[in-house]
Amino acid sequence: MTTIHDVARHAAVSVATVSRVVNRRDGVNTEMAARVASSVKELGYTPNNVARSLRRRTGSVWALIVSDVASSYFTSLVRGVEAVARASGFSVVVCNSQEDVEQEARYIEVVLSEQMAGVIISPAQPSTDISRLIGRNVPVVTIDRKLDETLVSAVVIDNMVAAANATAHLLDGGFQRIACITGPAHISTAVERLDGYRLALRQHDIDLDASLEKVENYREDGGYRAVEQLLALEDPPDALLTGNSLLTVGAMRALHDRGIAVPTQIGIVGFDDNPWLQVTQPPLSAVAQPADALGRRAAELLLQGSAVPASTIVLSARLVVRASSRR
Amino acid sequence: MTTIHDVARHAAVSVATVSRVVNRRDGVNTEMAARVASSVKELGYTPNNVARSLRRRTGSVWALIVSDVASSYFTSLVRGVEAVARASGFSVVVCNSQEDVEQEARYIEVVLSEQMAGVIISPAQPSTDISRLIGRNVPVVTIDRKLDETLVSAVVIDNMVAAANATAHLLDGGFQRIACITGPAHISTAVERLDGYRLALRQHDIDLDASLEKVENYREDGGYRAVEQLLALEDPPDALLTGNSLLTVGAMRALHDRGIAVPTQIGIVGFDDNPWLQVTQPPLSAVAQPADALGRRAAELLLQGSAVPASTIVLSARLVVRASSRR
DNA sequence: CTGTTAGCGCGTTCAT
DNA sequence: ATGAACGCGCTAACAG
Repeated sequence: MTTIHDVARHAAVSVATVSRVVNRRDGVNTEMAARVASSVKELGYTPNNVARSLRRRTGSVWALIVSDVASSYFTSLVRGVEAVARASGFSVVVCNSQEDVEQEARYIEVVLSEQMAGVIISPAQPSTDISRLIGRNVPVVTIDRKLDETLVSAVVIDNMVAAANATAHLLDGGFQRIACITGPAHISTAVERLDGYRLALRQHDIDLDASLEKVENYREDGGYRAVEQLLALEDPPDALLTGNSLLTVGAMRALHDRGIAVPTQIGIVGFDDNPWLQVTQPPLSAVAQPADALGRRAAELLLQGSAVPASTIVLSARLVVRASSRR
Repeated sequence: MTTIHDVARHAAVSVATVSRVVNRRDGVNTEMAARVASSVKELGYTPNNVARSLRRRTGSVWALIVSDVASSYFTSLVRGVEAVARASGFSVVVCNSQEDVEQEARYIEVVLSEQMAGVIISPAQPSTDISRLIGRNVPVVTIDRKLDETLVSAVVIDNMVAAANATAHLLDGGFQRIACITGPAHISTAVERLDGYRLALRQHDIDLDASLEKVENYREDGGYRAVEQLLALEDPPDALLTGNSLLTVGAMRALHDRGIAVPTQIGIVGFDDNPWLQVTQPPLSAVAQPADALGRRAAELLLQGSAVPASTIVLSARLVVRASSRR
């Protein structure tokens, strides 16, 4: 491994000068800089980021800690973060918490002990403890889900409006009795989507019916179970709003298993757009989140760091109407 | 940040002793060790991994560099890798190359300059250059796709057998004219799957027909385009074998757009199982890869490092039969 | 404008 | 069994 000393010797200058050139600090004689640059190239020198991080007391990689990685939403998100990270000289690594707070806590420790330069996190729980990051002045931005908004910046979508729009769309299309299947009450997206659903019903002068509100986990089995229960109701729903794509899969499976036709017997709109929604029968309507933009904005907030007070950016989602919600 | 010096002072010992205790080296007086341990706990000391990496010349995090993150296959893969990593004191971070060699190369540089302890990589191309990793003695294992097998260990599935089985299954079910849509010729999985397809045809005494073999990119548009062309054939196929799930989505879209019924007019089996395959109409048959096991085995190989010569582990996949391939 | 030098926090000789 | 001291590769403060 070639070090800064090798370069200094080769170019017959001091290590300080090499450091200045490598870090593009001005105040270095032009021809000397050129000499150093050519030595760097000739020896194939790359700064050792570990030594650099130790000295600077902060590194150049960002952690993107997310709870679920298996959706096209996530791919775009990473892309967005990476674009602005790279433009500012940072690298991005992804940490998969799998909705598990302990796993998440372990990654936060890794961030700390590896002296990473920043964290974009989609918190698994409201109990997610980022105080150690804050305490060590590691910039943090939450994405998709909020934490304490006075403490940490966030980039989210307007879940309430999105859910209300989706619900209104179903009502306008002639569906009358709409159920909402959403995630656990401790996840902000889940409660906001439920709130949006309720709002739309009220605006249409429809009484709320608690039996149509299903709070489940954000997984496939939750969607399946919810539909089982909804169909067993005396007065079952004629449309469904599902809170994420795994819930949608579960719900659809339950409908198929019972031979219920979509959208004739029951309409459906889900959260999260995915390519495969187009190849179900019928194609499924969905709330599409601007994942790339979410990633970009989060990265931009991260760059600002503590230079600016914590702020929350709200983006809006787009309803993609397909056959599943049209009678 | 509390350092090893703080602990040493607090426990009234030297930093060397603290280091020994923290790293569980024997030869330390029992009561002294206890004193150090309690100081560590009381001060909440965590070793600074950056300083440690600098000194040891190698770190404790593994990079998992993958080309496509948006499938349930990938989630299980990470889980498998993480399980064995954690048991051995390593952390895992994911780097998304998005099938782009340049992005991949950048991440390899990050691995180097961050002195990461190992790399599990699904190479974007055969041209992927891991020589710098090898040269610096960073353990590498490829996963899903092979590189030079004499140089680097690999964990793959038996793509040829899997494709042959899937093809045979279609033939046994009464389909006669089967097309194969697969990925670019430079990706090992793509050619092996094509080979398996050919093998099965030969074993059934069916002549190969080049017009039924579609080499596309591994994306949705590739699948769509391939089906367009296949259907325009004078003698179109009555079944499809698709090389990954994005190709499957594209193919299904093209079939829907033309109103072709599955499986009555055309049968289909794809690679990569996903939850949503159950909610298409009809549910789609697929080759399910043992992703968790792949991850585990790769991690185990990584642990062995250069202690053992490069070896290739081949796992077999399971065909999940659903309605799309049954007449 | 350039060079010398002191650490960043840790693991590891080498004495004791 | 324990501690003092050196250096991993780098940046930054200070001198010249």
